[in-house]
Amino acid sequence: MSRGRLVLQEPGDLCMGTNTGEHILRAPAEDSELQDVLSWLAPHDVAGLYTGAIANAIDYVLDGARTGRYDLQSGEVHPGERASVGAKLEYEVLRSFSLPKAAPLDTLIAGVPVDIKATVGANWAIPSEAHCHLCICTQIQLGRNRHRSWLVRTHKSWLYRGKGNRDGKRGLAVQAWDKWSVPLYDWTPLPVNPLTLLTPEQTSRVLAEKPGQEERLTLMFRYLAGHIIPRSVISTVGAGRHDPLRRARGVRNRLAKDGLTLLCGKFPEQRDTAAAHAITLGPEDWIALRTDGEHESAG
DNA sequence: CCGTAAAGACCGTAAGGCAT
DNA sequence: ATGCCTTACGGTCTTTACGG
Repeated sequence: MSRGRLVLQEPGDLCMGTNTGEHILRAPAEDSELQDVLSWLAPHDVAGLYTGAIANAIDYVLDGARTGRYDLQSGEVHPGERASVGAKLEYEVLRSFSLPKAAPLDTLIAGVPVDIKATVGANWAIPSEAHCHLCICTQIQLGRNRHRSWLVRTHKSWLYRGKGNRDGKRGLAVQAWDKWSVPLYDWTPLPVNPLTLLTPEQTSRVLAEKPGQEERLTLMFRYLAGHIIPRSVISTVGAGRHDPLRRARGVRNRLAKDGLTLLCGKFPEQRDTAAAHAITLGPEDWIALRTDGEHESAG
């Protein structure tokens, strides 16, 4: 068996797949079902909704409040856990787009069966039941904190030719990816977990066993002054301890001694203070702002 | 001679069937 | 009920060898 770049059959040729009956390979422009799905997606903020769904799925798997983890690439995350991001993402996407869970694949969009697929690697594992059907394929690039998605009819003729994995799953051949997959949106940034901005030494201090939460939260807010800190990050730093949010409220005075004002978006006047510094604070966001020389009002 | 496309070995959870 | 096996679904990751 030669293993070079696959030469694929062109649109118009007979597909080798019989999963959906004998059929002709269809390029996106000639694929009315694919066009129907595109039309359905058009009025949606696909990139934005996917960004939220991916962030939620990753946070769910990391489970920072219990595990203290904040990086899906870390060795503390098992490959099986990384794989489970795809399972969670599917349901986050269905919820975000108000789509039903519906056979024969993951959902129906404009009445057309569609599979929701994701990878943190370089290709997808297309199961045999999805061969020749439509798939929304999302690539999550953890190292660069970004993602993008395509809509593609995964004709069996356009997949790898081997046996695939044990279950018969196959990847999408690059030519089909390049020529017959429709980008839904280009590379889109994922929210950055502020903890990833710390230097290794800072990280080890903030996430250490000792000292207690208040000292470590103080360090974190100081290191990350000016960066928005979501509630979930505070929970991660306080993983395994009790009531991290209470501890966060308790470090306001320590930070004040360093000339830092700790703001919590839960309170309108603190949101206003942040807004005065051109920062939009969500209801669950915190931030330590350098306010030397200003009148303190956020106590 | 090395980067990358392709192949396929392998992993975890859940659900269903069937024999205790 | 309980245990055991198989299938289904969600994937990662390492190995192989083509081809520039």
